[in-house]
Amino acid sequence: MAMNDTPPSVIGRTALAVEVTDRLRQMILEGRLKPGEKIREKLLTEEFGVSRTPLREALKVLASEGLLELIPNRGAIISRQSDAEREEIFLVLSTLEGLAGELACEAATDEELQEIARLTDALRPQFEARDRRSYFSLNQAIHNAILNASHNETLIRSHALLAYRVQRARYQANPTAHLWERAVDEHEAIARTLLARDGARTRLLMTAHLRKLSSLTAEEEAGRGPGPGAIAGE
Amino acid sequence: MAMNDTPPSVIGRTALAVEVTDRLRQMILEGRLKPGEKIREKLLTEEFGVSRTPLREALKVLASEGLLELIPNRGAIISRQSDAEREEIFLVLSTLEGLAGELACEAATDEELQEIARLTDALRPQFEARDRRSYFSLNQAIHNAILNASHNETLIRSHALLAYRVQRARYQANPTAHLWERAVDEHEAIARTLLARDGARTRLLMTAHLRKLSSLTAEEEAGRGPGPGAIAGE
DNA sequence: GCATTGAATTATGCATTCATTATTCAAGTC
DNA sequence: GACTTGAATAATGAATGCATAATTCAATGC
Repeated sequence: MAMNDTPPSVIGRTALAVEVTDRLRQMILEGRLKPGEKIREKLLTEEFGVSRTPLREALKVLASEGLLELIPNRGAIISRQSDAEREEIFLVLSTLEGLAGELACEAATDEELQEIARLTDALRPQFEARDRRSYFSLNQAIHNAILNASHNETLIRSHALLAYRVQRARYQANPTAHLWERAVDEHEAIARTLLARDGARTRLLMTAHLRKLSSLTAEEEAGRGPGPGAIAGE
Repeated sequence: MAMNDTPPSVIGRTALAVEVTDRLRQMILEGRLKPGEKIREKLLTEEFGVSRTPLREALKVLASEGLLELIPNRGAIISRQSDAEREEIFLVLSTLEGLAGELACEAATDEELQEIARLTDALRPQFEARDRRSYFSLNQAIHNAILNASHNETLIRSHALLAYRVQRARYQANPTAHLWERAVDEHEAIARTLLARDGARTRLLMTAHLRKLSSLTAEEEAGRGPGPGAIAGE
């Protein structure tokens, strides 16, 4: 009998289709492919140096993720999302993050909670320095850490799928200093309830924290790439 | 200039890859392809009468939905899910359905709420007749109606994606008569809070309603197809 | 007798080719 | 002059073919 069970990451080579999927997703998220833009398979195959087969497989996957739309016999266009759609997504995201907070209170290790607290402590200095780029990536790290601390893979994946689709909007949201600081306050409060393992309260705080962002994101379509734009203060 | 905007469902022919995706998904959900089973591309291409190209695109999509796993150079196997995974999924689903209930209280039309109430009224007779098949499909219709009444497409899609993965478990859950009746009670309570447009309470009831199911689903792996098995009383 | 090795077979990954549908653009008509 | 028609072009959809990796199974050695 063969010994089975996926060997622990022995495979060095990544499948070409997966590679293409990831690169394309990145291009969309970074705004190198703009919403509404039509995808020319030929151009991309040349840029990636692969044939149409893996590219088309990638397009199918990204379409099922909602990042682009496939129109029969007319190719793919990058999904352009309305304000209404963004609000929908934020509403679902806020609920999922609330659940993550609640679960983290039960499932997280002490070390994980400590790490979240540590990251949160670093947040206010970035706000005070008005360093949006650093703040944004630190903020994202905190949210991800809480998600991971839920120890619920399904939740983590569902969240990631939706988070993709509003990443640019989050990045470009432009809060006032006052709102930004309140976001920092909220993060500190969340860190405290997490440490206290107060699930119900953590859920409420996290849901509320994220729902506020929904009103901060503005229509930006047909934009000129990411640029040095504003950054969400969530 | 060409008049554009997708013509309202003029296209009669569905793309082959989409067709294959749907049929394969159905086969998995119905248990015709059992968890852990390896997929032979050749066999399926012969059964469907298509080439490997659209089939492989379908596999990529279903893998991204979590219905099967693609192992590089070793093909696809139907995802076998552990009790733990099922619990994860139910936890997320319960939260999403709770949100759907909450949103429905704000967004639903009176007609939609009436329809939900009407469906709910038909539930108890099915329980009393112990007609599991009818009960199950009616129950599913109610849940879908509430989801749709949320008028949040993102929520509806996210929910559907996860619901796929526990459909069989839901179908096969075998509640006691007592638990089954309590599920009916809960549904009636939910219908009432919906009609009253009491969002917060609807959310609580729906989340609780679904979380109970999590403990009802049992490991069944390597099963012998769907069979006339038990049906969830949610 | 059992494990190990390696050739033959089979399946998957990707590229290429063929068929079909959309798009473009020029010619003709009203 | 604007609209319609249709041929030429280009793009997408699907099938086939080729290269490579995995599996099988028999032969050999211990």
